[in-house]
Amino acid sequence: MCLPAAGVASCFAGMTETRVRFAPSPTGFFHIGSARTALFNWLYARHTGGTFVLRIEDTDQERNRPEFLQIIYNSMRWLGMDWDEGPEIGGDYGPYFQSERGEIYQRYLDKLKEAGRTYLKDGALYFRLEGERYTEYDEYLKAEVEKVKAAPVEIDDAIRGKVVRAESRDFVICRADGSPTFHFVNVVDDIEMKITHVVRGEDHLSNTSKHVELFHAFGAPVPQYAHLPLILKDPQDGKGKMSKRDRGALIEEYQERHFLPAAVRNYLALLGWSPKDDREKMDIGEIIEKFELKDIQKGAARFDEKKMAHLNQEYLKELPVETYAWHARPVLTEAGLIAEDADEDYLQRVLALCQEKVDALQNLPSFTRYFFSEDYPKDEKAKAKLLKKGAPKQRLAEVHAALSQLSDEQWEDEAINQAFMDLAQAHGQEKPFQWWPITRFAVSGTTSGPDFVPMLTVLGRERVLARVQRFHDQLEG
RNA sequence: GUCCCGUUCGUCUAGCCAGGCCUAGGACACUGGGUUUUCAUCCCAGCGACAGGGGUUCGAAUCCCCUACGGGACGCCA
Repeated sequence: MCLPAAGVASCFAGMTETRVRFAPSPTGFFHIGSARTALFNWLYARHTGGTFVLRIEDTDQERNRPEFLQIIYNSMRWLGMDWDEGPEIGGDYGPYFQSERGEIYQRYLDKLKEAGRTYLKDGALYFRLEGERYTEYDEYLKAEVEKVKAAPVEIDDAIRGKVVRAESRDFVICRADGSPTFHFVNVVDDIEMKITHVVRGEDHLSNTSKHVELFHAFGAPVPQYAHLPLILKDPQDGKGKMSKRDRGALIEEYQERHFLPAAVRNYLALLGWSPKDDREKMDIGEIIEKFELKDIQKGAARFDEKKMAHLNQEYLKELPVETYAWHARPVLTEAGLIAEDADEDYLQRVLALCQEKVDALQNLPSFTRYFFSEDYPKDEKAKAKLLKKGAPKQRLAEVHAALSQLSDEQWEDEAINQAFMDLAQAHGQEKPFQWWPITRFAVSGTTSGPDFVPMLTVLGRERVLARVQRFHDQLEG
């Protein structure tokens, strides 16, 4: 694929194909920030027709947990982000676990050693910067530290333009236990895996000068960088960037709450990026087509769960009822409202009525309970209000009498509606509004819900008459 | 403390690079109305921002400088 927006130059044979990577470390749950970073990498790869690599940065033996790996895979797949190279897929630049790339790192370490760019101190191997050395008391480290006047490096960032920054201290590339550190393996892998664009969070921007130093030391081309604005936590949760401990920070949570992955993905794409034309709800093809690194926002963003919920609702509303039912079935089963093999026809008739009224799948059980069970809650407040006026018991008796006239075969919207109209006219009323609310309450336990007459139709004659009768019998007078 | 990045409605953003079309547009949220019962639906309306100061210019949200504020990094974490 070569979209016009990608530019003619990048389409020439021989030009390097775009290769991006998402490189999580399995040290915690998969949170919003990681998902957004993964998504932007994935979008850019798909936009350019390039390759999306998944690489697992598991060099920290202490904190890595295998169960977190599954969460990463699971969350990425849920959001529809497939990787072209990486775990469970393979590829020409493996292995894709840093813990399995020891030999490669050793080779690169040797290069640095031969070039005289390393030295041992306290058992750890340091990378030596080039420049004049001096010693200074460091306010942050609270100690005398050796510093280096290294030449500033220029970082070419697709979002921020040129960023100039100088490193001032040598840094560890190999721990005393022999294991290589993040800065080192990150650069080596990006070189080895021929990564052309590094798209990551802005928290890495200050690290980037270290990385550029390493690329230079290896004589390797520096990738194009794009540092994404951070996602800040809700002020209620404190200050700073959102972390996995914050409310609503975990992708898993939205999965459990039955959000549609396409909606979550759409919202995430809009956090820090916009297509510039006021469009928000877009299918993935449109997002891929319009996605450009240069259109990414510079300033940090705040995660707005309400807006995501709204997008989710929009997605939900326009699903064909068959698809909606496919999503709804497990939710209702989980809530114990329907059996695994529940009748599809009745389910779809119920959902056709409720789909446009319910804001989220997780609220479907409470909204539809009375369609599936006789054990549904009664809204006491609404009940008290209803009973205050009119003659509820009498109204119910009238409704029961009127509806009883209809046979099972006649139990359809039109006939039911006509029965109510006749009832109203018999009492000199133009509309049957005196009978509707109390009947609605009798059959559903609430004064709100889907359209009234169709609701009765779907509930069925037997249920409706029984419930009206039962409520009637409970009333005094 | 040092260095780096940022700053348009409460929130996400358009406009900024190529200054006038901006009495700053959209969306979420909120408020108020309406939708032949109800409603978590739908429609309409309202509320509401260029961080502050200086400069350049006929003209600045847009260019430059300073200040303030916010964020990040400074680990033998990634």
